[in-house]
Amino acid sequence: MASEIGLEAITIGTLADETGMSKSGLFAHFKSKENLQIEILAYAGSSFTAKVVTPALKTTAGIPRISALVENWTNWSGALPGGCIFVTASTEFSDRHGKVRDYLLKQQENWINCLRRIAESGIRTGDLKPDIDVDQFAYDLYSMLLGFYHYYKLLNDARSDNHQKKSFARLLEHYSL
Amino acid sequence: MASEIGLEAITIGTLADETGMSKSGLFAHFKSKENLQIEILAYAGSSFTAKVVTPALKTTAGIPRISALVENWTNWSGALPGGCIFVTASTEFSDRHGKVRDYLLKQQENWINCLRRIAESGIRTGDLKPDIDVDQFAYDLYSMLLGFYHYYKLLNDARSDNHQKKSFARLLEHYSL
DNA sequence: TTGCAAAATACGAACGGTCGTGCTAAAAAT
DNA sequence: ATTTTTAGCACGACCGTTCGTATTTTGCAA
Repeated sequence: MASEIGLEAITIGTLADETGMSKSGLFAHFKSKENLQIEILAYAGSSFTAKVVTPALKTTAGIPRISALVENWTNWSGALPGGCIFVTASTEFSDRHGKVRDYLLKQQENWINCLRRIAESGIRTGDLKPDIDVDQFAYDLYSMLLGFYHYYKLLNDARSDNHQKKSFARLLEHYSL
Repeated sequence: MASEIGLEAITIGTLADETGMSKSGLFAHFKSKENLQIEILAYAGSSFTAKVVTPALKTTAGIPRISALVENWTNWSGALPGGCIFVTASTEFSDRHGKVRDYLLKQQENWINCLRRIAESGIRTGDLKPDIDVDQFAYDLYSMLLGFYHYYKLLNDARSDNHQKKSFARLLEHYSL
């Protein structure tokens, strides 16, 4: 629900109906809507780690791992009915204040750190050039994913997959040895 | 307001207060909230054309025009208090149905068409390689902007500008002669 | 230029709903 | 027997929308 309509548009009433509980009964588990939103993000975060990050870390470091990460991410963003909840929440909370935004921001920083570390391991294996800027690599890789997501989700463009592959090839062409 | 909190989060009541009008008085101008949202998008669209597209088309075709478009876009996305309303609305309405989504989708297609035509004119001037895929170019350029926007808005990363410049250089390196 | 009907614009009040969030008590689990 | 979980009910606030009605502006005939 959160991925489809956003974290703010979720209401405790409809969520209670959906689960077959009473409004106050469900509400008792999360003392506030803010806590509910944070726990949704936390749940999505562990799911993201399990489906995207961990499997990638099990493949051999370097380009295979990077490719796995990209593929896992695109699969992840297509798995939830409403797409990637973190992209939705990011635009939704970029101009708000509070605990939800803080939590989301920490998750995003973790994700970018993950991208950076994978780039570093790629340098160590010799797949990537030794003098590249890993921050720039993370930036470019994430941009590529966000662009794909935009095309895929809103525009529903059938050529998104093809575009994404070419974009990824151009990225590797620049960063790999 | 729409760029900050989203098109759905806008309420006629607060909007009326903000303008000093009565709720029903303001409502009479837009027979429904849906119409209000569409007219907000239409207003933003003409502003976008005036500030981003038209000035770029006045510069010489080719790489100067592409650079101008990129710079205008980044300026545009930083001008509104809540950033680019089209990015916000895109994620907000990607999983909804109705007239607002349809209108937004048409605007996005216009924008991508604009990117494509600018690529084509770049080929004609000889700035870009003659055999490039203009759709791919539009995809890559838009991805770059979306990535920049994400870093800039949510993460508020001071290095966004620098990253963006390098990313743009890599793009031109690949597409230009 | 004036007079006047028609249209546009604005308002206050109210409608049925839904929102998040408290209470209290019953039911269930430990 | 005590803690946890759930339900019922109510609250004040706000939601989009409608209605009836003043006020202002406009278009046109005299």
